[in-house]
Amino acid sequence: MDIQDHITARVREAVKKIFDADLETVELQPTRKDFEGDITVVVFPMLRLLKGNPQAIGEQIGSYLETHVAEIDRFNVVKGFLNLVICDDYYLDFFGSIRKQEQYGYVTPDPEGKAVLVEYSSPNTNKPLHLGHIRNNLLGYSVAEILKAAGKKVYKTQIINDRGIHICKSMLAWQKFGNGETPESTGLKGDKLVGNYYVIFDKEYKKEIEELVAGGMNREEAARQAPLLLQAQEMLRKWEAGDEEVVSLWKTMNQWVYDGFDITYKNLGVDFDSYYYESDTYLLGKDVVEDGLQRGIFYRKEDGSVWIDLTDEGLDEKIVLRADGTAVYMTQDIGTAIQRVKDHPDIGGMVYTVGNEQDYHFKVLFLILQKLGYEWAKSLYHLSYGMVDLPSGKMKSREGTVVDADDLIVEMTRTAAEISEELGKLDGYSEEEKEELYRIIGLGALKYYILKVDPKKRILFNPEESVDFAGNTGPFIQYTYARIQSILRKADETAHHSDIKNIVLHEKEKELLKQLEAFPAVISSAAEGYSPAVIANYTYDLVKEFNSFYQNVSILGAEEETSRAFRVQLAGKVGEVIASGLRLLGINVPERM
RNA sequence: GGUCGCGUAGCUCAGCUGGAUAGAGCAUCUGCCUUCUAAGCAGACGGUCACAGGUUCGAAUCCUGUCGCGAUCACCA
Repeated sequence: MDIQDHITARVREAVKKIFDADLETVELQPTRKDFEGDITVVVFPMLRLLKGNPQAIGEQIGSYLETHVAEIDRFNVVKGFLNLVICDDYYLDFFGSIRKQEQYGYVTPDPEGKAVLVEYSSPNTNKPLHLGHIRNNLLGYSVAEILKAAGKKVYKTQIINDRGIHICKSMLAWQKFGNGETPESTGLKGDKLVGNYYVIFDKEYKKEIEELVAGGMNREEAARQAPLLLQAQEMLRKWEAGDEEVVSLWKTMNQWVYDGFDITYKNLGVDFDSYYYESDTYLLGKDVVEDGLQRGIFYRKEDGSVWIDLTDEGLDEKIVLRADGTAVYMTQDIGTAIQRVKDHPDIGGMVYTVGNEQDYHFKVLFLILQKLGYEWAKSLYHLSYGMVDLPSGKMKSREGTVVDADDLIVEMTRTAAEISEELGKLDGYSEEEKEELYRIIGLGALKYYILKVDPKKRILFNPEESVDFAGNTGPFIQYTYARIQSILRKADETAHHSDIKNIVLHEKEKELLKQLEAFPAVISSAAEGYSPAVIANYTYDLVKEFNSFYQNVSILGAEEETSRAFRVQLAGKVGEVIASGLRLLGINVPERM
């Protein structure tokens, strides 16, 4: 039982004894910094049950607790707030209990528990990854790690959009204008090479439209009739028919893209347990629609198309199968969801990391799956996030106004290198070690910058103003970790291992212990809210608190040996929790910086 | 127009399952490196929490309306 539950129980006991009343709930909050105390009981809500003035009630409960509860040292009442001072021994006992615990705060997975499948990234195979994908990747990866820490079994996956007209556009442009270029012959990353041809297609296509318009055709018609578009459409038909030449080109170019993506993923530090490809899944779902039709969940219109009526749910009617029997986006998403549960029978829920422009789509998808009666359908979550915009507006691949993922990572690493070299604290590091460190710091800055923001808010990214490295940033947190490691290296064996007893806590030490105590609850709240930002904010607060301790209290210079040992071990534990918090964000920690 | 989301300090963000005097960082200004790493610490300055009503002992937080920004309302994905 933790201290909150304990106090809740004893407050109810006090109210029963003093007022002969049964409190349903007790409202607790951390005591504000400006008052003395650690935990505050809010008296106001009790007034409904107890007659009297809050001050007096607070005093009575306070003095009961003071005499009957060992962990409570003393109390004070300010207006309707009963501030309780918890004794040092409680916090020291707490520290003793986590002192040697590895992975403090993480929940041990239940082998019988249901798994969660987290889908993220899900790129198109016609262009390289950009900043928008980075947000998606960081969010998905982090939420997956958070769910794991909360005791869930997690599968990370993605669905790769590897088919369709946009792929054919790149293929066609390469065929016509590529002169046999390959990643090897050009030294370009495969995704970059293919992306170039997507841009070339667009340029040439626009040229054709202009020519047709100049020849007297109206613009709309020209856009439909341009030879390049017609050829791309023809190519898509051939692909669907299994035309050998087209399929072979498709395989080759997609492989170039995958090789390129792999590098980006590796640099970004994200990974996947499995991959789904739309070329495999785009025909799924039709039989489910047929079945749903039989069961009266869907209905057929006169033209033969199949629909679901969601007007009772405040939504519209939505098509699930075209009149010609071909699938729409919704059809394959239904089929894919079901397929995934077949592939992983222990799945109890799924998380889809997809931008908020698809909020409506997922609302509908989840409703349909519920209506179809799938047990797991009530545990689906759309991890919706806001767009990453530039000061100039939206990023558009075709117009070249994108922040490329690889470029950004390089840029961040370079900035980290510049700052590090200026500070010049890396004597004795080899060039390789330095490079690795710059990557850790540069990526730490980028990842923290993106993940500390509530996912549903849009981010305005200004490439002109570089991401900060001081203040509420990844490097600040990493720096604190590195400082702690420096202390741990200098501390002697006794300090590392001697038992902690007979200590009077310094105010800053107590604050740190309170902060550490909150970590498990922070993980579960981040998991519940699918929010890395919760972890980021906690880690930052912990680090602020530690730095204040560090600057105001001497650790290795503590006068008492026991006190020195305690501070060394406390610092060590704070370091571990910092590393754990950052790990949940996909950020690594350096030993020095 | 319907629906959904957002609107907190000059800027970037916390806080939002209602609780004390709304918190950080950046920027500006003061101090602090002969003591464990100054990517730091201590402090100052900065707010009609978009606006107007309502519920409540108590509202940045809940409800209603207005305004602003964004998304969506495709037999595209």
